Amino acid sequence: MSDKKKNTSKNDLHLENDHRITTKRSLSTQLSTELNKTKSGSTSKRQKSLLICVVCDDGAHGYNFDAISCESCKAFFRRNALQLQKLKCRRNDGHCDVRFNIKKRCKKCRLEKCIETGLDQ
Amino acid sequence: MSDKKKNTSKNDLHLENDHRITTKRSLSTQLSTELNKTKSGSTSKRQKSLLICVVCDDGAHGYNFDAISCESCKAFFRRNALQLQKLKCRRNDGHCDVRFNIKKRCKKCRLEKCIETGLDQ
DNA sequence: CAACCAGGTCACGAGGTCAC
DNA sequence: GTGACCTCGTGACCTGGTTG
Repeated sequence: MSDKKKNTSKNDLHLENDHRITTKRSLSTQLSTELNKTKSGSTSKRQKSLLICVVCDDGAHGYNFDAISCESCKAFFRRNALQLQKLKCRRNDGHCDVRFNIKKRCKKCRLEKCIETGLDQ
Repeated sequence: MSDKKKNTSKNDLHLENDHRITTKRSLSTQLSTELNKTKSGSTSKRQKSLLICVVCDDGAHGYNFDAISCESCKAFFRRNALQLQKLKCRRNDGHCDVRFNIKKRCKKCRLEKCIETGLDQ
């Protein structure tokens, strides 16, 4: 079977080793979990941006393309996933900073970071 | 239902190394699985997934629409059973792989497989 | 009354849209 | 081109009727 399903347990989740949770309902679980710890469990509605985008460190609210990523990296990856060959890094020879607070992010380096960090179409 | 479901586990999440759970609710599942192993080894409640879905080879827990099928194929068939005419296979001319571990399953081919394997509304 | 299954529910995430 | 927002299909879980 897949790995899917099942579940049913209400126990801990320790994802160690690179576990990835790619699942639907599990996320909230995760989040709520954390919320519960700190707050008292309110888990508002949307705003569960307690997650950090693996690509740019911005806030994320779940998985996109199999990795915890923000809306902008999701959209970026969606548009550019197949363009790697066509892109060129014109500044730092492939070592540009692509974090969210950087003004003009190098497309080539951003895409490479996406791929490295596991985004997968 | 708010967040429906459950899972609810309120415990930690440690995402470290590379595990990947590629599923939806899998998280907890996985965990539980492991828990069960170590703990009492039982398959808790549902978990009678010793059966294999005739459509996608995923774990199944019984008959749905007259065939042994998983939750997802059951839901898929429920929604699409009458849509065969409207669907088109855009990739492999009607020969797409529709097993559970395939990322984007072709609806047309999945529905045809459902019908071929005997799902019947 | 326990097990089974059809159908309902709804969080999640992929893709679309559009103001900028 | 970018990124915030929206829409909708998917699938895990729930509910309720039926059957033994």
